[in-house]
Amino acid sequence: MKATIKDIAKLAQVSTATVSKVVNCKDEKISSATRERIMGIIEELGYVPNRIASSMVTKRTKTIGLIIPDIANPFFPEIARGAEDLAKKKGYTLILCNSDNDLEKEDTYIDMLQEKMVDGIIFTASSNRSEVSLALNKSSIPVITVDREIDGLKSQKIILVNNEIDAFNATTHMIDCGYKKILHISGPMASKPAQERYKGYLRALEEKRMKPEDNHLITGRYSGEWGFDTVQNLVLKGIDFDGIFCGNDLIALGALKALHSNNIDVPNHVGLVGYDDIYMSQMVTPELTTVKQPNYEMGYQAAEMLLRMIHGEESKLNSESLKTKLVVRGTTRAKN
Amino acid sequence: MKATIKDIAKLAQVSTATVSKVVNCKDEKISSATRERIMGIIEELGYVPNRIASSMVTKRTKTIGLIIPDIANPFFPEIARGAEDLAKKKGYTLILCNSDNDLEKEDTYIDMLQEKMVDGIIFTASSNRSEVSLALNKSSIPVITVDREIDGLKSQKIILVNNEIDAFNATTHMIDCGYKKILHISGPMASKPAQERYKGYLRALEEKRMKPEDNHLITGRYSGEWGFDTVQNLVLKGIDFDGIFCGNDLIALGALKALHSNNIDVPNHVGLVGYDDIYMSQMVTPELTTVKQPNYEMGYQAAEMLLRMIHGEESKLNSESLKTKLVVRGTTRAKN
DNA sequence: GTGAAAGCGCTAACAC
DNA sequence: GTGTTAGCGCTTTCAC
Repeated sequence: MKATIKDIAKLAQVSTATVSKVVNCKDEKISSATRERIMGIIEELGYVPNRIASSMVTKRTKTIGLIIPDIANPFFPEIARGAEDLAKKKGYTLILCNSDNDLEKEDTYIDMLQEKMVDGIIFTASSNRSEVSLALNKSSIPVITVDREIDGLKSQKIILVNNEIDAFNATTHMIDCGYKKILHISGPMASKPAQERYKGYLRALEEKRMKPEDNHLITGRYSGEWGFDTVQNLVLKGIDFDGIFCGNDLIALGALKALHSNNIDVPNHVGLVGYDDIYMSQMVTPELTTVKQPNYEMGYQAAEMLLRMIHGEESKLNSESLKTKLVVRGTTRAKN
Repeated sequence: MKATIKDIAKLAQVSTATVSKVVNCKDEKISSATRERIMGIIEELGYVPNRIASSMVTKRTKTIGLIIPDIANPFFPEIARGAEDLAKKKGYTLILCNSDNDLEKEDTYIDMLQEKMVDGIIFTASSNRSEVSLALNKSSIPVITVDREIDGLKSQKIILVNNEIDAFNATTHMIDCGYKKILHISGPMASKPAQERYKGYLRALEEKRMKPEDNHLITGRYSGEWGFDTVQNLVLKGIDFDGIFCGNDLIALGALKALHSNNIDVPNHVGLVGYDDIYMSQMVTPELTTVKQPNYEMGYQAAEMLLRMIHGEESKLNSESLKTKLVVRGTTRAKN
């Protein structure tokens, strides 16, 4: 049988109140004699306080929920790691939820998290979520959304990167490198980031007075296979292009593989730019030119903002925009 | 103010016991009239049961802890995903902990998890952990270790793969392909898996009556940079080799990059075999020959075993060994 | 400095 | 079928 605060109290010949105080370091007014006696007994019995019980009375679980589409997708582990690091630092614990971009799963998780009385939620919502689970809106549980916002969600703060500008810069870079026929292979267009990247891409072409190719936009999934298959297809059909701006690195890596297997020279014949700067983008030859998303920071800051909300520290900002940057590596040729 | 079971009871003119029964679907003996009345009110008020409170009395939190070195390392997300999937399926929730292979952090997490009364822990322990946190051993909390075992930990079950045999097979394959001077670039040798892989590698050489090269074993970290730097060094020093068996895919991918950047033909001049079969191993050219670890299954099965332990279903097995297989792809040449 | 006591929201006997 | 009641282990106010 596990020791409880009562056992400690009895053995130390004090009240549970006193034990509680020393356990929680609210022991300014406890004589060091009793403090030490209590500590000794705690040590001896291997007493572990039951935070569930204390949560009952404090209404705080020191737990936050993280809902992401899929931890196995290389985009998310860094976000999770950032969030977990900050959480741990502050004595919080993080519950991991994989939603697969599935509205129903998201709702299930939101319920579970609320039932477990998490103090807040970090949410990278499904791309196709338009309206919010009513449950989430009724409860006034603090929510931070990362990378995309949810229409109609109150008590929401947002961590964003400026996808439009980044895509604009990336595309402009490609044009400056002399690529003339640049396609955009994207993930699903339902998500805001995807839409904004596309907008930035178009604006770059426009400002350079370049007309987009016919069928310049190819939308699918955020996976390597999708990038590979798409480019294989393009080559097979004899479509003429000399540059690809990809919706993310996975797509770009798949594209690179297809280009290689067709003996198309990257970057001389075709230029390639990805998005995210996942770890692997430096592990291929040539290394991938890409837009670096500060994923770890996004997670870390999201958690930081969330804890501020939880502690009721009002900040004026309802959103925070993090800096990305274009990392020029080997899949685009030198500017001429 | 959030609704409680009392509010529901009052409005429905029943006792809290009755409400509790319908909330928990133990409502065989509740008339459908009252059931529906209660359900209606629950709906109306948006009542969310407080699992913290119920945990107090049931002694079950329906939460499990997952301690891994680092979710940002591509080896672990799949394990986490597998574990989370099973957990979710059974109505459990998963707390993510990144230990960085740091004993102190591991201990902190173990404490936190115990305080939060998790029902069990899935543990991929630090490679250099020799003795167990006493806390963990005193408490009789169920623990599953994945991929490595912890000496002296009671109430432990293990999910393993047979590293020795896999490494043996991989190395034998390389020899059969005609590679003569095969080096082994490994991670830190402190961990059991690393030791066993090395053993398997040696045994393969031995059975083929091949003497290991001088300095055939190079140990470092499980990272792409380490693989890259090591091979760069090898080439720089003019070391003669025609095959590398790598401790994991990250190392192999780094090695591949170094080989490419030195214009060394893979697989014709040098053969390369990795370990793990991470997603990226198929996204490079040529695709990586590697030992496929069933990571997702490891996580899934670990969670499954853990829940069985939690529910007191005794199984005779104290460990489960999962099947791996050698996936022959492009970084080893055809057998002659 | 320390203790008594109320109560957090729920479940599970057992009574009716 | 439904209600009564006694806690689960802890924190906190207020009294001493």
